[in-house]
Amino acid sequence: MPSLTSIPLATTTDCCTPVLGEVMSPPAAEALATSLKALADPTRLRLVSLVAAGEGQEACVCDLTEPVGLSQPTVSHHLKVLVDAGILAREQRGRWAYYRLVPDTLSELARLITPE
Amino acid sequence: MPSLTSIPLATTTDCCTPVLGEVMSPPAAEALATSLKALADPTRLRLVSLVAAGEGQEACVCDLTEPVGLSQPTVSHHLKVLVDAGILAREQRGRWAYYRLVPDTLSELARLITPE
DNA sequence: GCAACGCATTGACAGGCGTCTATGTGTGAC
DNA sequence: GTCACACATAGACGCCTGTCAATGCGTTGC
Repeated sequence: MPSLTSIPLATTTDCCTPVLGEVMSPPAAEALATSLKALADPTRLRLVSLVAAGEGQEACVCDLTEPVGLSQPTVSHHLKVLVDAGILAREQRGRWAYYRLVPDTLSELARLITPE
Repeated sequence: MPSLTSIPLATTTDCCTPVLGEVMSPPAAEALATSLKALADPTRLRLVSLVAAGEGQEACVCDLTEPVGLSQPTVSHHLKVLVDAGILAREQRGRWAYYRLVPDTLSELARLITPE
């Protein structure tokens, strides 16, 4: 999955049009759909949940593989999707890669789909 | 697309676990992912936006086909997905089918992905 | 240096999804 | 009753996506 297809919301110019209030432009809809798509998968939702619930709000791949019951490459793939969408942040420490939540991205997504 | 795969959030028992706070159960993740997936499409986002921006917060298919630039069956398909997800409501009046926003579903979705 | 470890990348495959054309269904006008 | 209209449904097709096994790459320990 090329990272070009998943641009974090904040980096696009048409990022911030909410669904309601006025009609979304096609680029704005595309950007928001891309971010929502990154979240719209049961495995990725559980990964985000697991990372946020980990001690220090972080977790490495080794902590995540067993709870979600998938292979290590598959978990790495999902984590990459979440990082590309700006929902998680990755930090390499020694042999381990630690993933942490980016709360601003989630709250921004929530804001964009909230009525009123 | 069988409607069984898109159960409105409020009708499932595992509907209401937020992403953050504690680890999501697999069924809760599945339910939330299904609802988010209904919204995670550029065309459907624009349809929701168009319906909400229509006079009386509603619109018929004939009003929506031209703005999104897709065939009428495709638009009907997307509207069905949104109705199945509980995001839009459908009402038949004469020969026309009017679609209206269900604001509670959107705000519930926003709540479930909001930090804190 | 070498071996083991943690993770990412690659390639392949099946299933899901968005789109279309063609057709069916119900409603209103005459 | 018949025709036109608004919309839904069915079927088909190509692309996207989630998954895995195999492999590559950087780091640590000895």
